Amino acid sequence: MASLNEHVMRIKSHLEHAHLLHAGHDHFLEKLAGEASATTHSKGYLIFQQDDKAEYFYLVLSGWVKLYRETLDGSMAVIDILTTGHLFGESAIFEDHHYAYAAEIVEDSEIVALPLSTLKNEVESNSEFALSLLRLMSRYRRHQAQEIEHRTIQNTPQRIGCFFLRLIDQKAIGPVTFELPYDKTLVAARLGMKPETFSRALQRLRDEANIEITGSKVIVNDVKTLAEYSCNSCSTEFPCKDV
Amino acid sequence: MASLNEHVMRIKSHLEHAHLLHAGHDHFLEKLAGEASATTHSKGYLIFQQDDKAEYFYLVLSGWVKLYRETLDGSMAVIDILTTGHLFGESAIFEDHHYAYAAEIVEDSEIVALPLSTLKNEVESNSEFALSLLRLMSRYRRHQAQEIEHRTIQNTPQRIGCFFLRLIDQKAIGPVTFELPYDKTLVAARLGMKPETFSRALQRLRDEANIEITGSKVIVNDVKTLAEYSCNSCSTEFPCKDV
DNA sequence: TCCGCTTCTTGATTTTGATCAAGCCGCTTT
DNA sequence: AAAGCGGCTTGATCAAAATCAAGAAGCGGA
Repeated sequence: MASLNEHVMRIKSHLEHAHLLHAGHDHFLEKLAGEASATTHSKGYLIFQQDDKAEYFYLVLSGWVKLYRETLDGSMAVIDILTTGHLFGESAIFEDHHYAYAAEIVEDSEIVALPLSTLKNEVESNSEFALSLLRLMSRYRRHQAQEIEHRTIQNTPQRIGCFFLRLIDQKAIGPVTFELPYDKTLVAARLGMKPETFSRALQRLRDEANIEITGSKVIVNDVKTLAEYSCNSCSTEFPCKDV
Repeated sequence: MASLNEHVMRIKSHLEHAHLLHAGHDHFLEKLAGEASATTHSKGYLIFQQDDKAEYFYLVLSGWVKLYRETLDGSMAVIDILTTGHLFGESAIFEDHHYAYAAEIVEDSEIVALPLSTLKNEVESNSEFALSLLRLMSRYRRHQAQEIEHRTIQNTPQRIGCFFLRLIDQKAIGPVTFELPYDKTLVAARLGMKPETFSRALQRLRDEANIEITGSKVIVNDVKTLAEYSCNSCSTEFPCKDV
C-alpha cells in the first residue's frame, strides 16, 4: 500500500498549486487527494460541455485550458485561458451542478479532477474556507469587470499591449523578452478578435509601441512606452496590481 | 423614543428588499437597521468615486444608480445600472476597503448607506450568510460572463433586443408594452454603444423584429420573433432563466 | 407661453474590424 | 524530396459602428 499512499501524497502536493485550497482543513485536503485522479490530455480534448451535469471541478497542473461559450449559430466567446495552479468548474456548486461554460485542452495538459461534493461539504462546514472562496470569486469578478472595460474602450493593438504587460515584470527597465504562451490564433480569441485582425494589430504595435516580434518571441523594448500606449485607455492605473 | 424605534423598523423593512440580507441573523439585521441612514439624491449625484476609501455599502430603495469606471483619457465603461433591491459597494470588503468602480445617481433615488464593518462581521461569523453571499457573487459572475459574450458576439440591434427581453415577461403571448427604465443615452452606454448607434439600431429592430417605439414606450408585437432575432447569437437558450 | 437646455434623431463621412481569398512558412509524414 | 497540413500573414473588399455636424423634439423653469 506504500505506493498508493505515495500516489495520494503526490496528488496532495499538487493541490498545493491552488491558492484556494490552502484554506481547507487538512482532512479535507487528504480526502480530496484520495478521490483525485490526474490525467494527461492532448490538445483538442473536451473536458466538459456547457450545461453538462457537473460532478467534478478541476485543477490544472500543466498546459493550457480554454473556457468558452458557444452559440446556436456556431460562434464562440472565450471566457478565459488557464494554466498551472488555476481551478475551473468549481462554481458549478452554485449553479445547480451544471457547468456554465465548456472547457477544452488547447496545449497538452495534466489535469486533476476533484469531486464537487467534497468541495461543497468543505464550503458548508469550514467558514474559513468559505471566506477564502469569497475572496477568490471577488477577484474573478474584478477581472471580468476589467475585461468588459477593455473590450469596450481599448482598440485591438492596445488590448494586445495590455495582454503583454500582464505576462511580464511591469517594473522592468530596458528590453524584456518573452514567449507567447500559446498559439496566436488563441491569443486573438482570448482578446475577442479575429486572427487576421490580431496579426495586423501586432504590426501596428510594433510600429507604434517599440516592440519586436519574431514567431512567438516578443521583445518589449521599453515597458513604459508600451504601458503609455495601452494603459491610457484603461481605468486601472499602471502598473496593474492584479496579475 | 417611539419615533426612533419606528424609524428603525421602517429601515429594517426596507432591508427586506435585498435578497442577500435574508440570510442574516436577526440581531444583524437590527444592528444594520440601527446604523442605516436613508437619503434621497437627485440625478447626477456622485455617491462615491472609483478607488475611494470604502466605509459603506448601499441598498437601492428606489430610482436608478449607475456603476462605472473611467479612464485617464475620459472615456467611460458602464458596469451596471441598478434599481430597487440591488446592493452595491459590498464587495469592497474583499478589495482592501476600496471601491472598484464609481457610483452615480441617474434617476432620483432613495438610497440606504450601511456600514461595511457590520457586513464584514456577519460574513465572518455567520456561515449561512457567507454561503448566501457566495451564491450572489456566483450569479454576478455568470452575468458578467454573459455580458462579455454578448459584446463579442451580438451586434447592436440584437443586444438591444436581448435587453428588452429581460425587461418583460418572456412567456407572454401577443403584444407586450413597456417603458424604458431610463434615458436612451444611458441604455446605450449600458449596452456599450454610442447614442447615435443606439438610435439607428432601434430603427433596425423596428423593421426586422416587429417592434414599435414611441418616445420611451416600446411595444413588442411578438416576443417569439424578437427572441429568435436576438437569441440565435447567444449561448443561453431562450427563455433566459436569470432575469 | 416662450426660452433654453438636454435628449434624441438624422445625415455624411471616417475608422475599425470582419470577411473572403490567396499564398507562405515551418513542420510532419510518407 | 515531395506532398500535405495547420498556423500565420497579406491583400482586397465589405460591414459595422464611431465620429462629426446639424437639427428636431420634449421638458422644466421663468
